[in-house]
Amino acid sequence: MIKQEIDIRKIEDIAQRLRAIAHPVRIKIISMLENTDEMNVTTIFNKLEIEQASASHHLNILKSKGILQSRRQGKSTYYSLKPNSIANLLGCINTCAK
Amino acid sequence: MIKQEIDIRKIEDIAQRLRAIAHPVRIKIISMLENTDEMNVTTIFNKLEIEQASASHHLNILKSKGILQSRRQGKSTYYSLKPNSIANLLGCINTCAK
DNA sequence: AAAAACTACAACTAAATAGGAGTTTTTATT
DNA sequence: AATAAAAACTCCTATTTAGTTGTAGTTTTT
Repeated sequence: MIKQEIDIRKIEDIAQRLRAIAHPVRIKIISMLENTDEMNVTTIFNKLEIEQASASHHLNILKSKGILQSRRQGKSTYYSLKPNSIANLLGCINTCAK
Repeated sequence: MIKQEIDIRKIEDIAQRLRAIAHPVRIKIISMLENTDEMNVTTIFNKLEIEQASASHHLNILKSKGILQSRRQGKSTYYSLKPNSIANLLGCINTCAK
């Protein structure tokens, strides 16, 4: 019936991921991490002047979307950009933007 | 500050567009139009068994996102796929899907 | 026990959807 | 020319859904 199958779930997934990234706080986190190798949660929520729980929530979203990675060292968890994730993101934008 | 500028508006725009496409009724409309050259609004809302106003609304969304085009002939408005729009859409998905 | 981060929950906000009613545009009829 | 009918569009409202924030409580490590 359909020449080329359009997978609604795939589209929904990508749309959701892009929209998840497109949030003021999360864009700020990404920007900060482009200049610094890695940051722990305390540093991030202090710099952004938001609640700890809020920072944790946003960080988790970015990590689940494959934008960030984290490693635990002692009591702290350090977040950093996942290699190539930004390049992929920009490539995605270039392909999709008409 | 940011090595590569991330345009939040661009991301939001693409996310919104993809999400607009990812709707059951609109996917059905796209699928139907992949098999038929063009269809008028009455045919579409009858086939999908939805309200006329609803069909009009969904068609307008798809047109505004550059997926469909329309032409008026007499009392009817005929909708069809905008050339290359589906190819672009699928290319977009391939680039963004990880 | 204390520090750091995560998780869960509830309240609030914003966006999307569907339905009904009314409006515009075009054609047909008298 | 006036009116009616068909087709599609627009507007408004109610409902639903998704996302955000904040508080409180829990887990993990020192």
